[in-house]
Amino acid sequence: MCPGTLLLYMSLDKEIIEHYLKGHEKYLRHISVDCIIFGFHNNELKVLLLYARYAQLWALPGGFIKKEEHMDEAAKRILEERTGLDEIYMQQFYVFSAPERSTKKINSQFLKNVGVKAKESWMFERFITVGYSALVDFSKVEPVADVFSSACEWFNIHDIPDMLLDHRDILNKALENLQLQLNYHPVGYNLLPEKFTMPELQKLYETILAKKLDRRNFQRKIVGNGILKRLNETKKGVAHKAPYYYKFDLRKYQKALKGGMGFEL
Amino acid sequence: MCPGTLLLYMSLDKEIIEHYLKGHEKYLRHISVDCIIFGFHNNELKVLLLYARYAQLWALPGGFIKKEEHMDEAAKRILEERTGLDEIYMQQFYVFSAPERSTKKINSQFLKNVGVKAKESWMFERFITVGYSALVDFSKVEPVADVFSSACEWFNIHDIPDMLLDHRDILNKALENLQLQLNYHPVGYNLLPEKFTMPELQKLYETILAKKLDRRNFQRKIVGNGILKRLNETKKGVAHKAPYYYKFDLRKYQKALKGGMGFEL
DNA sequence: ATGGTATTGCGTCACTATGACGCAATGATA
DNA sequence: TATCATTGCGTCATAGTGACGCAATACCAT
Repeated sequence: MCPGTLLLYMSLDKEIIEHYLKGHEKYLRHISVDCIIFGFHNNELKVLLLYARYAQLWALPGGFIKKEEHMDEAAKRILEERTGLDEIYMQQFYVFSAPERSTKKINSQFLKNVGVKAKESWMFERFITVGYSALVDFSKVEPVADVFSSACEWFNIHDIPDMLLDHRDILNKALENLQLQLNYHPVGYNLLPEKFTMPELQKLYETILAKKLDRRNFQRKIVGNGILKRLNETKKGVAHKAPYYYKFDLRKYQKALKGGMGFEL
Repeated sequence: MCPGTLLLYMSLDKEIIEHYLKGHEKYLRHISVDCIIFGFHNNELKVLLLYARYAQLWALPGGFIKKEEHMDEAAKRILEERTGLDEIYMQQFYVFSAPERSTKKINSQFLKNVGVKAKESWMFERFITVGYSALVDFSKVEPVADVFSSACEWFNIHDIPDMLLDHRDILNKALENLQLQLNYHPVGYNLLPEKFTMPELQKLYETILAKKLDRRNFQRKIVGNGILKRLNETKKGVAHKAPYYYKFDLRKYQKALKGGMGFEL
């Protein structure tokens, strides 16, 4: 390891120790925010995870609420830091509050080594966490790890590794919530690029709902509610008949967001 | 005021002062729970409110989470204390977290008088509150005020008085949530007594959805999904044709709770 | 260039759910 | 016993849904 790297690590450690010892002066105690960031790529639903360095486990991007900050702002701040995106579609979906969810064993070895005792730090107290669900355009995200993490990567929703604490439960609940949303909200706008084909949109729905939909009925229903505009342009380079590109009709999309629309295919 | 009453008040004050000065040893800081307790009586949707003595405003029944208590347990505890009921149908529906929602002016006069300064008490710090929505059988509830309140009463949903802090917003959100629930969950079981007539059930739906439903279509839909059992008994003493009594078929009701059922009447 | 092949776009058909409304039956009250 | 508001059951037209048929398309192998 070269001296520069060592220095960087030392500086990171200092920041983290500071956070453990004095974070409660800046943030509210006992409350955290965890984000489930959904993306769609290669016809697969993905979530963005961090590799927690000390726990050596993958974890949800999360953080804390500043003493004078709205919780929604905190969630937005956390999410912007991880993705580089602004104006993200996100909303709280559930609060996780089991007293046993905050294990006190995490990070212990590292923190012992650098001299932080459990009793000295607010971070070892019990935490209640609020889950936020976000839908983002995969292609526009540039994953960035936070100080506690050594990696920030997308995972296929069907190939999730072991996760920190109850983060897997939180993820499951977020997915369940997303499935419910799909029943009465058009969801594609936030997850797809501007132009997309009908098979791509269908695949998105199938992945979220985890079931096959009839191609022809799906098309009928989607175009039927009028939130799409078909472009005079077909996808090039496909091995067979070229599908049309579509884009969302923003005006009608917003309207449908309020009104609601059912999906029981 | 007789000596006994005075003594009672003194003792209440003592309990409250203790809560203000030492409550943080027992409860989590910064987090509270507020309950919207819905009931149905005289064909009207009602909510149970407390009259906050010091603020001199009506407020939602609320409380705090013990240091080793699940938040759901806290909500259940609070609700049981106000209603006397056990096994209540309730669920969290939203978190209210605006930093400006915790006014520091409340209770100030009384607490100044008894010698509690704002800076000394955790109760004057910022609170994030989790809203819980509960559906109860009006006829089984015996409202009980808590130590901070001088009254505990039902209010018609269309006749709500001025309320503490952002409690009116919380109530509105709870109602909105209840309306959404109604779209895919049968809700009547928790709000109605065991036996009820079809017009009563319809009135419940109409009150929650705040719109008129067609009597005949409503009946067709409700009996159609099979969660009701018609009894061989009609309501007595009505001025015209006597409607049948119904009760819920618990088995199918539970099933419908999971499966879901749409309502767009 | 040409037929094969997988996929797309559009259409049909039967069934169910829904909204609007008609009408006879009921049962306390006048 | 007549009245009358209300209940229980039914009809009808329409829209939405699930299942499936078929010709058009565009690339690819030959």
